[in-house]
Order: sequence, then C-alpha cells, then structure tokens
Amino acid sequence: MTATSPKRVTISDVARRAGVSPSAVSHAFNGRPNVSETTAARIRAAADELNWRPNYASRKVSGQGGRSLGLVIARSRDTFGRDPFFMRLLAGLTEPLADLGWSLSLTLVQADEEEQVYRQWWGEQRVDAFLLVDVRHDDPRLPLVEQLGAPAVLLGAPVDDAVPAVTVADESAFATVLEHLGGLGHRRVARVTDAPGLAHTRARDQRFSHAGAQQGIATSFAAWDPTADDPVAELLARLGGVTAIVVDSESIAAQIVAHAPEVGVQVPAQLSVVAWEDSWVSSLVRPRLTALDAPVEESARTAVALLERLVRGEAAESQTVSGRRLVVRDSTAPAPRSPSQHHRDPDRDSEEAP
Amino acid sequence: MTATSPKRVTISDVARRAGVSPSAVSHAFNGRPNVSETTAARIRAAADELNWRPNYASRKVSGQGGRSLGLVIARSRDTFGRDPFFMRLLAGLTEPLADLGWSLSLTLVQADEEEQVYRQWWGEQRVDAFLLVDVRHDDPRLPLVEQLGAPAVLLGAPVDDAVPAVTVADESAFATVLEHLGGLGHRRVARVTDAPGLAHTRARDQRFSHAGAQQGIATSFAAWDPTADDPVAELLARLGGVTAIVVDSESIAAQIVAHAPEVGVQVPAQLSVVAWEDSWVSSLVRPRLTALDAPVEESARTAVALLERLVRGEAAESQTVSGRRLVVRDSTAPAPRSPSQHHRDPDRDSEEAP
DNA sequence: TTGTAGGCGTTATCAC
DNA sequence: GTGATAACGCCTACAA
Repeated sequence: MTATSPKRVTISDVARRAGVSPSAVSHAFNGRPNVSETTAARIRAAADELNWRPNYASRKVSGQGGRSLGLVIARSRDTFGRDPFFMRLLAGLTEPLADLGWSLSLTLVQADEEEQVYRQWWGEQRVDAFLLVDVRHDDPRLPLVEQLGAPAVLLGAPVDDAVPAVTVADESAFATVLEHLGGLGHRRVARVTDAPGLAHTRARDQRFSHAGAQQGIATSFAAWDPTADDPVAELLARLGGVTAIVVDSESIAAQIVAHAPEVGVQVPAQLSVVAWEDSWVSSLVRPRLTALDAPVEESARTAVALLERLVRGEAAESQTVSGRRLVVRDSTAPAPRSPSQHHRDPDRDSEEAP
Repeated sequence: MTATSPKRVTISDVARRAGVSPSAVSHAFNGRPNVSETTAARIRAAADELNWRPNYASRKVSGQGGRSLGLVIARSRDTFGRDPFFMRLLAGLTEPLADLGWSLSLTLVQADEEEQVYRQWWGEQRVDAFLLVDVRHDDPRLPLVEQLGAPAVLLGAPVDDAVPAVTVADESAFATVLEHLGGLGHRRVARVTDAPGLAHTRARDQRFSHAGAQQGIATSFAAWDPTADDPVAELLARLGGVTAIVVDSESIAAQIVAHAPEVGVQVPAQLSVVAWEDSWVSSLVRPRLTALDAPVEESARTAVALLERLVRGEAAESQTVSGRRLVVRDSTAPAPRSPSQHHRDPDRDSEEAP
C-alpha cells in the first residue's frame, strides 16, 4: 500500500529510514569497504522495505556507466523474422547480460539509417557498447565505432584489429561436410549463398573450394535469388550436374527441401541438401535437414564477456568458439547413380572456384 | 579524426561553439519557442559538427524521462525460439518505437525471477513502461505494475481495468474457421491448446464452443503434451472421431502436419489442421498450413501508442485491433467420408470455401 | 566508520 | 529572445 506514485523514493529516503547519510547508502550498495557490515545490513533492509534501487540514469550521469548493450539489426522485418538464428542469438545474449546486470537494447533499421542509429544511441549514451552482426565487406560500422570510441564486438570473422570478433571455428566444417557427402558418393557439390556482401562469405567460399580440392570433389557456387518468381525452381535449374548443395542459410535450405519435390527434384534421392546453421526448423521440414549446428549461445556468452571487458577499459582479444558440428538427418543420401540432372539442360551459370 | 575519446562533448561545448548559453541549446533541441530560428539553426549546426546529442541519462535525471520500453519474456530459450510470433512482435515493435525515439529493452527470464526483474528495471528506472505478453490467469504482474505505478499495456484479452489491453478481435474468428471446416463437411472439430494457464485460453475455449454450437459442429478440447515421447502421436491417438483440429500455436500445428503422416495420419485427407497465428513457417511445411493470421504489427503499433500516452500521464483505454483473417492453404480439405479416424481413401486436393 | 561538498549533463524557472 | 541558476539522484573525494 506504500503509494509510490506521488514521489519516487530516493537514496535520501533510504538513508533517513536507515538512520545514516546518503553516501553511506551509496557506499553500501557499491560494495565499498567504508561501511560496517551491521549498518550495511540495516541499509539494505531499509532499501528493501522502500523497494529502492539505485537510479540507473543517475549513476550513469555520475560516471558509473556501462550497463546496456545495443544491438542494431539492419534487416527487413521479413528477413529478420524468418531467420531462426536471431531467436537463438537473442535468447543466448539475454542470460549472460542478466548475470552482469546489463540490458539489451534492440532495434531493426533500414540499411540507410543504420549509421545514424549507432550515432544516436551512442551520442545519447543510451547504450554503452555495441554488438555487430551481419558484418559486411568494408562495413562502415567498423570505422564508425572506432571514431565514436564505442566499445564493440562483432560476430563473425575478424575484420579489423580495433574491433574484436567472436568467431565460430569453421576451418574443418566444410571438410566435415564434404567428407560426409563424399562418403555418400557425391562428386560435384555446390555452395549456395544469399547475401554476397557479408564479410564471412569470401572466407567461407575459399574454405569450401579448398576442402573440395583436398577431397577430390568438384565445387561450385550458386547464388540464391529471392527476387525470382520461384527462387527454388530457378536455383535448381541452374545447378548443372551437382548432386549436393550446402546452403548458407537454414531458412533457404528449408524452403528448398520443402519445395524441390514440387518442381520435380527429389530430396535426397536426386539432390542432397546440407544447411549451414541449425535450429528447430531443420527438424520441422521433411525431409529433416542435415545441418551444421553452431554454438550460438556460447558465441553470445563470449561476446558479452568481451564487451564487458572493453567497457571496463581492458583490452579484449578476438576469440574463437568451437563446437560446430554436423547433425546428419534425412536430407542427405547417397548420390544418384546417373549424374544427369533434373529435367533441365546443363547450365554454365555456376562459376568455378576462385 | 576528431578524437572524442578523452572527454565526451557536452551541451556546454555546443553552446560555446554556437556562441550561446547552454540553456539556449537545450531550448533549441526541445522545440521551445524561446529561441529564434536563426540561432536555432546555428545551434543545430554546432551540434552536428560536434556530433552531439542530448545525453539520455542526464535528461532522465532532470525529469525528461520516458524513452524506454521493457519487454520481459518468461519463457525458456526453447519455447521462445520456436515461436515465430515473437519475431513478428519484436520486428513490429521496433518501428513505432523508433518513430517515438524510444528503445526496447528485452530480456528472457525464468518464471520465478519474473517479478524480480520487473521490480529491478522499474526501480532502477531503466525502463519507463512495460509491455506484458503471455498474460496468465491471475497474473501477478498486473497487481505488481499497479503497485509500482509503472505504465503498462498487455497484449491479449483485457484482464484488469488498470492495465489497458490491446486485443485482436477474435469474436468471429472461430465462426469463420468452423464455417470453413463445416463447408468441407467436418462435423467434429477439436481445439488443441498447449498453455492452459494463459488468460486468453478460457475466453477462446468459450468462443470455440459457442461457435460450434451455432453451426451444429461438435466441439471438443485436447491438450498438447510436450512431455510425451511423441507428442504428435500421443495427441492424434486421443482425438477420437474428430476430423479437424484448430491448434492454438502455429509451431505445434506445423509439427503436427509434418509428423502426422509418419504416424499413419494423412493431412488433410484424414485430418484437417488449422493454425491459430500465421507466419512464414505455415507456408514452409507441407502441406502448407491453413492459418488464422493476426495483425501482430498493428497490435504492436497500437500498444506503443497506448504506452506513449500512459507515460505522458494521459489515460489510455483498451483497444481492439481487427484484421484476423483465415488464410486457406493445403492443410484443410473435405472431411473423410467415414468418420472412423485414420485410414481412408485417397487424397483430394485442397479447396476453400468462403 | 560516517558525513559533507562538489560535480555529472540536462532541463525548468525566471529574471533580463 | 536569451542566459544565469537551481534542481534531478547519485557517486566520489575528502574531511570529521
């Protein structure tokens, strides 16, 4: 019944109730050794009774900053919404942040407003650090956060020494995939990508080619074209003699296995499909997707730890988390005997490896 | 190269650069009529050059609060992650919030920490309002936000006069669904629910029964048991002579249509399935789900508008948004001739009614 | 161990 | 139309 509506309770109220000075309360709540345990207990009791907690804004004003992480996602509602990775990321960030007493400020922006939002949030001191996702080649956000002096960590391959990265160890991922596919008799495998601008794309392309070369598997590339009338049909038509694909996005892989039979391609009988990234969606579609699971939650936890260090002014080095693993389900099977493709003539739209 | 690192630029710096007093800058930035247009322009220019924006924490301290919405979701990572509704909600909140200059503070908590987080965020004045989702029967958060004096809006059916609700108009939803199913010859329909504690469950149950009674369709209820070895098989076995189900969760509906054939039930030939809520997932699974799309983005926008009013101290009334509509896809089809459940004649392609 | 004074960056008040 | 001055709530010296 303590009506808190008229006036919010402040540190002085707590001090008065505990019979001490405001600074004593501050000391007690900041773990300073300047206050006896007995008075500290009395102070905590008073604060509890009054339901008081140090005002977040006030402590920031007085220099005790650093409790809010900004996550700015430059995606359309649609491409955000259909990427289960983000759900895992958000859920994964939340726990380590809570452990630190941080909160997460989230927003979606259009690409052309992106820098503006970083500037604004940092300028307003609304956030104390940024987590960068979907890092593109020559991403303007890297020089930007440096210029602003904002602590930042990126998810993905390291790009710039000034911005530490949390990377999922991928060196052997393609080797594992191609080993799996090779063992099933596949000799021509394509990598399907959708977002060519992303910074990690090139590195992955190279690793893919490299792993193929090592295992005697011919590798090629195909771009997903979301603007096509029927992107799946369009993609499949371009595949040439390829008998297996590794798709850089789980939701695209899911669309492919769901729709392929309807355009005359049986998965996995005629075409094997592997998804890069895993989530509940992979076990939802039929055939269930063979997928490369990534330790998203651990990446999130690592990123938060790095960020926290940066905010405290310590140096932070890029980190690698391992744990990517191939989850074999039903979308991969032995290669078809005849390498002839699916009711379509050879196409040379798919380029060879660099 | 303007090294902002050593000292952050303040309103005084801007004032000095523009040759005015700090208060003039404040006035200019808060749209007060106390400053001439020419000086205002000069001030804005100076602020831009210095890349300055009013410090969020400072303005809160000086009473200009109200720019952060708290969203506390009491779900496990898993049940959060596999509910596409949340992606739509987050994406939908983001835009109207940005228009207002608000940000969104998001966290996931375990049920037993829930109230604690509300207390903490409000006590710290980290957020200025709450959006309540997954409102349960006798939800402790309602008295809590009232006691705290925190502005709050809930998504779902109105529960308490003190907390305005944004409700999706559902009166005719079941009528529409049952009309569709009735037109296909279904005479026994069950409603499948998973979270019995949610506040809207009971109201929906009643509407479902009512709509069934009006249309001469026998209605029943079945609970989804996620702890079963095979929840889908277990559910289907319990269905009796039912030929169609309306599932209260899209992801469960998706699981059902994906898995049913594997336990001997053909969808839609033997069983029609309608999902309550719609997203990209509904068109991903095969057969594609017939679903009741809800105007999530509009709900989000409405909730934000209500919240903004509450924070300004104005009264806000519960609002209803309409636009729930039946999207007929492939998971509903004519009822099987014999009401005996599983095992009947070949498929018939989907058709729709209204 | 405790209290006092000053400052953080902004806004509101009220003279000028 | 403009500019001092006093809050706002907290934290950090420093003094008692």
